[in-house]
Amino acid sequence: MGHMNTAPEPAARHRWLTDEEQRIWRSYRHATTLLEDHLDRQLQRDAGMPHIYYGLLVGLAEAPRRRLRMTELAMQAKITRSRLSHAIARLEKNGWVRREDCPSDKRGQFAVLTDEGFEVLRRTAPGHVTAVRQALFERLSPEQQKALGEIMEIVAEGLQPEEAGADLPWLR
Amino acid sequence: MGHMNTAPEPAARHRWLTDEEQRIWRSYRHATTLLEDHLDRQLQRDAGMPHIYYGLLVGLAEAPRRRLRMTELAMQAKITRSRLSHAIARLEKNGWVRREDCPSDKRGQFAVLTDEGFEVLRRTAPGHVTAVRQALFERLSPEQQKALGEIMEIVAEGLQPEEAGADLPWLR
DNA sequence: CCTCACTTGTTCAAGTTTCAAGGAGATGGC
DNA sequence: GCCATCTCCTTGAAACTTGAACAAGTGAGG
Repeated sequence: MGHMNTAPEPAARHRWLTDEEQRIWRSYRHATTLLEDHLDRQLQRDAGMPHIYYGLLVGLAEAPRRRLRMTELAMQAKITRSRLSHAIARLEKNGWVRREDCPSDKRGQFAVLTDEGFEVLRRTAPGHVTAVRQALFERLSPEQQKALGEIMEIVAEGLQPEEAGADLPWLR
Repeated sequence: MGHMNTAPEPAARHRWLTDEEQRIWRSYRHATTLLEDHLDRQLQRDAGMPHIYYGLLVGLAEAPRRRLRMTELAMQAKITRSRLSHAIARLEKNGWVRREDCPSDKRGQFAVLTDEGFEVLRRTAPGHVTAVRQALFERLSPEQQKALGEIMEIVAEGLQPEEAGADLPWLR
C-alpha cells in the first residue's frame, strides 16, 4: 500500500537490502527452492507422492494409534484444512490413509494411517533420509548445522500463525 | 528402490538422523514453509501475484532493456520452461509483461517488462523488502546472517541441476 | 431449552504446477 | 542440399493449491 517516502511507516522500514543482505537472500531463495524441488522429485519418483503428502504420513505414523484429527494434522503440517482435506482424499484413494469418525465430536474426523500406508513409509523412508543427508547434513560442518538449527528456530518463531498473534487479535 | 538391509547401498547410508539432526531438519522445514507462505500471502495481497511471479518481474527489471529470453529467465528463476510459459501468459494478461520475437532466432521469445509491470514493482517492492527484513534480517545477528549465507551457498552448490552433474553424466 | 457465536471439515471454482507431447526452427555431418 | 538431431517454447490434461462459502455440530449464556 504505502509506497512513498512520507508514507505511514517510518522511512527506516523502507530501506533497501544491502548488497550483502541481497546476496544472503538470494542464496537462501536459491538453496531452499532447489532443495524442495529435489526432495519433491525424489519422493514423487520413489514413493509416488509429493513431499508434503509424505510428511502427512510421517505425522500419522508418529501419532498415538497412528491417527490424528484433521485439524491437528493440518496444524502439524502447517497447511490449511482445505488443503489437507484434498490431500487425505488422495491418500485415501491410494489406500494409505483411512478416515474414521470421531466418537466424541460428531463433526470430527480422524485420519488413520493404514498398514499399507505404513508399509510405503517403511519402504521409502531410508531413501528419503539419505536424500536429506546428502543434500544437507553431509555438506555442513557441525557448527554450521548447529547454527542452521538456531537460525531456523528464530525465523519460525517469528512467523508462528497462532502463538505469536493470539494476544494481538486486533491485528487481524 | 532398495529397501532391505542388504540393499545395493552400504548400510551406513541408511542410518537414521540423530535426534539433533531431526530437530534441525524440522526447524528448517517449519521455518522455510512458514516464510514462503508468509511472503506468498503478502505479495498476493499487495501485488496480486504469487512470490514466484514477483521474482520473474524482478528478474526482468534487472536485465538489460528489461527483457530476457524465456530460457534465461527460467534458469534464473529455477523453474521449468513450461511453468514459465504459463506464468508469462498470466502476467501478459495482467499487462505486466509482453512477449517479443527474437530477431536472430525465430524460435526465441523475449519476455519484456512493460511500464505498467515496472510500476507494480516500484509500488510493491518496498513492502516486500520490509516483509523480508522483518521476517529474517531483523531477527538474526550479523554472525547468523553471515552463517546463513554460507550455509545456503553450500547447499545450493550441491544441488545445481547442471553445473554440478555435468561432469558425472552417468549418474543420470 | 434456545440462541448466537464459534469450530470442524468439506466443497466449489479459480488459479497454479507438472508432465508428456509436439510444432517449429537451428545445427552439423555427409 | 538433406537428414537426423537438438533446442526453444508452447500446449493440454491431470494433479495440486487456494480462498470463500457452506452444512453440521458444539457450547456458553441467558
